[in-house]
Amino acid sequence: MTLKFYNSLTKKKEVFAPVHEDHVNMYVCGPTVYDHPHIGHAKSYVSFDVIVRYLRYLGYKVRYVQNITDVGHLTDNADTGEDKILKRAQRERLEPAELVEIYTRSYFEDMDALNNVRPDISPRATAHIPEQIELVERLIEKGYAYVSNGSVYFDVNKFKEYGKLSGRKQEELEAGARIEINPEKRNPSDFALWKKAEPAHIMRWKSPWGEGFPGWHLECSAMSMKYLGQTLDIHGGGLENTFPHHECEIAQSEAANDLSFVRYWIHNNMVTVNGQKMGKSLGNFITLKDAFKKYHPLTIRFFILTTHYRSPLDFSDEALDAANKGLERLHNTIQNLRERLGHAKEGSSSGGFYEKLDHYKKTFLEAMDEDINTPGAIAALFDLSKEVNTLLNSSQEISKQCLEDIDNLYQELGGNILAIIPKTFEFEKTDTSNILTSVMQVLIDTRNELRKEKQWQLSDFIRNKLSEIGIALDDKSDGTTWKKTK
RNA sequence: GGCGGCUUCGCCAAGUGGACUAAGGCCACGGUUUGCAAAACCGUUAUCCUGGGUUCGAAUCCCAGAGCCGCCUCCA
Repeated sequence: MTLKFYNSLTKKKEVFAPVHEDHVNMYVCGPTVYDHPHIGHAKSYVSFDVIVRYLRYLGYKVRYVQNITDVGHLTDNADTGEDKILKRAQRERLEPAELVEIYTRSYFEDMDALNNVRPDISPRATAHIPEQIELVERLIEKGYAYVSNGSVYFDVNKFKEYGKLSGRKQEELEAGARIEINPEKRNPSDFALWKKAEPAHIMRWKSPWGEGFPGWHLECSAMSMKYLGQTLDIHGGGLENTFPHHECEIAQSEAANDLSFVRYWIHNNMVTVNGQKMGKSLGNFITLKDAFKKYHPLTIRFFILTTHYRSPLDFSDEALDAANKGLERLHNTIQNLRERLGHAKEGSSSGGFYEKLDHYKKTFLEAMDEDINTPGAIAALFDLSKEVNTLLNSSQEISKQCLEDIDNLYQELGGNILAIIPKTFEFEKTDTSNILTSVMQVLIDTRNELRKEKQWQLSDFIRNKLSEIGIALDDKSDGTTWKKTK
């Protein structure tokens, strides 16, 4: 089995082979923390989370770096806009650093809820100003950048391969004519490495070219170099950042190091809302905090993973409801499995089932190997569940060992890799000494007495009332169980 | 205007030359199970936007057309 990734640079699926055999250096563009994260962030970071998890599952030692942009990201790409952080801070009457803190925490809070593993390093741009200045100096020395009126620009004409990622040609960019003419630049598509700070601009640092602040593209080059070296195994990010952001990163990094910057470029696709593009200007942004009020974070995670990371994802209530039911189906099987495990007997295991486990595991891993085909992997889990349900419903005796092995497989695939199966469900957390548990037992016993006497009206009344407060009863041949549904 | 992508069952979504008589989920219908439910199981539902072409063989490759979308402003 071989892991393959679609590489946006070569536009081909390629066998994955990192620079160092067992290690993977991975960089993913992080958020600009000027607002709460939205469902677009969720798709992006869940996708990369699964990639990290899968690489680790395969035995790679992954160093996962994801920056926090807290300076330099302007409101437009013509190097003439306002700094997003600064603009928002002024609006909210906060120190920029205060604003950054609020939204950085908000970001991690939501990512944690989605079950994303934290990056190993979350470097902030403002904490790496010296590294960025140093990189700019190197680019000037090597003739790739020039100083102009206190700002420094990258000279795109000097870097022959500019455009190799996005497929854009220099001349075409100029023909586009959407770039404002900036007299400081030699060429309209030159981009800012360092910007001179106007007097009112309070986010400013001393530099050899006067007081200013770094350009947005620069931080990723400087910080990835510092923590991951000059050639990264994987660089991830949103499709919309291919140009200009990633293109500029390549130019800066390769010009500075004379080395290939990234082996595998991985871009994830975007989220639409009810078929329409989600955009600040369209006012249809859905923050994760709002989405979580309606849907469990795991439902959103599962929903994201039912579509391939390179495909667009349309967010709608109908789609989320469908995903919710699908995930519930998967969870039901595992809940039943664990319940059974609670009172299973030791004994010789049902050997025949192991072949099936192997089969679905293989199918799952093969799907993951093909450029992280999570929909295919999930399909394998559903197929497995069908078999497990059949086994559980059969009158066949199942050994404790066998049940444990099935549970372990779910944990391995659905838990560790996809992270859509919780380690413990609500019902498992219920303390048996808990008063609720005792009361429930009384209710269940009473109801079963009524059922024996065929007092259906009363026993249904109990079941309906419990259902209303979020407790579901389940009458099985060997007794009645209950679980919370809310 | 430049660059790129998409069009597969009612809906969502895998599959990118031969095991496809097209995975999986949701919905619907029929059945099994159940006191009735719930859960679960079984079954039913597509020839892959249109038209050409390449090939022994195409959803998968090529050409033309139709429709939709993204990036080049904001935005992961």
